Amino acid sequence: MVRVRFAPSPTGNLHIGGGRTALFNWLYAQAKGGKFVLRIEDTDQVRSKQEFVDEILFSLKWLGFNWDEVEFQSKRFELYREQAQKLLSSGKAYEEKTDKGTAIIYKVTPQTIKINDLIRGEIVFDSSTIKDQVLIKSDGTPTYNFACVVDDAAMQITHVIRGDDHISNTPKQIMLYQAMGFALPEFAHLPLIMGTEGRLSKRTGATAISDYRKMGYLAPALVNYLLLLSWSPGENREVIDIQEAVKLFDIKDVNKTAAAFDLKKLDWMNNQYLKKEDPEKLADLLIPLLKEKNYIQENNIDRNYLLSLIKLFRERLTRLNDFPDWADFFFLEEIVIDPKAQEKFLSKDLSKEFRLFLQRLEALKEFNLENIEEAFRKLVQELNLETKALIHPIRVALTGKTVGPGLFEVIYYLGLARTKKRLEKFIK
RNA sequence: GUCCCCAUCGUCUAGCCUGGUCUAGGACAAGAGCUUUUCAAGCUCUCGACACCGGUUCAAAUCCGGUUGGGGACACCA
Repeated sequence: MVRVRFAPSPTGNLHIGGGRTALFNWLYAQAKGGKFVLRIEDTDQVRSKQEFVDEILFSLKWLGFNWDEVEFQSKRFELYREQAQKLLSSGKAYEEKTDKGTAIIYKVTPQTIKINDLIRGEIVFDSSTIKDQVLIKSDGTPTYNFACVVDDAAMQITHVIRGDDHISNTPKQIMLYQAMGFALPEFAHLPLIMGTEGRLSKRTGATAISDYRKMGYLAPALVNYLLLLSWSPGENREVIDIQEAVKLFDIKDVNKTAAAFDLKKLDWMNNQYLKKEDPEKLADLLIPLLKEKNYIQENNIDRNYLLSLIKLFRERLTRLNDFPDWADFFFLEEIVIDPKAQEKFLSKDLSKEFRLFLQRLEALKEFNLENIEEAFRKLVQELNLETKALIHPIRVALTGKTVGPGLFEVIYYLGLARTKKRLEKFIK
């Protein structure tokens, strides 16, 4: 039975790198029909915070990585001390007294340590480059490398899948497995994620997973993007359902090269998911955002109307949060008109044209898309105008913007009353 | 400084293991155009890479060595 673990430390939020590590562990467990175990590494009592635990768990759930078991290292101190005592009794470790207390330290013996990495193949280390390792600090708490080994063994972890930055920890841990007589798990070191300009920075992706949620990215889109960073389903496929990926995934196919996090491509990916996502689901996600802006109120949500608007904008949205910004004129009584747009399209007096257009709209037997368009086209022809000479000013008058959905859809969903009110503002 | 990892378009990658089908394929970005109802959508096209040197071989992006470059680790942090 395959058992993998994701072992975050609650000294900060779950960020992109952690999310990606969680993804590959989860994916491997799914692909092998194994268990995905969560271990909260909260041995640092000072820096570990409950709010970070909550945030990490929330983000993992949001990404869709449900765990089968969860353990907290802070509840296992007894186990670490026992194991350290054993190493002490067998002479493999020694004590060192400082003014703060007594530490237990593992004595490194001369040897060659080989890692058989599932992704990179064999990596060889000489123990002479490794210092004696502190197991239990003088304050009585375990060090990372020690607690990690004791737990991975106790929790019967079969595959340790983690970031590249742990490669140099692995020989230290292997020595400890051997010293305690534990069976070695398999190791796989994932390449690191870099920023576009070198290191992964706040700007380029070190931000918390929850920030991406707040920015309006869809979880499946983010997961899909992360998946593509160092793995490919082949056949030039990029947009891939996670369940499909589970079927195709093989840890051996993971790249060895560090990948740069590219927000532009994430944006593109998000749009791919946005446009195929069920409008009902988008409505559920959008309603809180619209409430926040006071665009809609709890008691009078016209869901069907909202659904129509979502369909109107869905194709061109990059992030969910674009919707409240781009569609604001459907919710605001008093729209905000972009000064530049007004200057460009409404500085000329179009009273006559607007008045005539309104008359035609009011005379319509039925206020529907087809009739609106027909009325408009006829009028333009009669006035001997270019379509765009009238369409752009009307769009700006109705929406305040130069870009947006097709004008006839805008008029139709705005309704005659609001269309009239907004056009009349520009009739002298 | 020491140890370790990595190396295909600006970016993510396919190809590499099992050399020839690769004058290296796709995607994002960028640029040009079309769509004359805008673009933030769609379509078309263009630009653009095997880091370098040497070796093996009839043949190297692919195998080997070195150089250079990038990254990571060297805590009583995790």
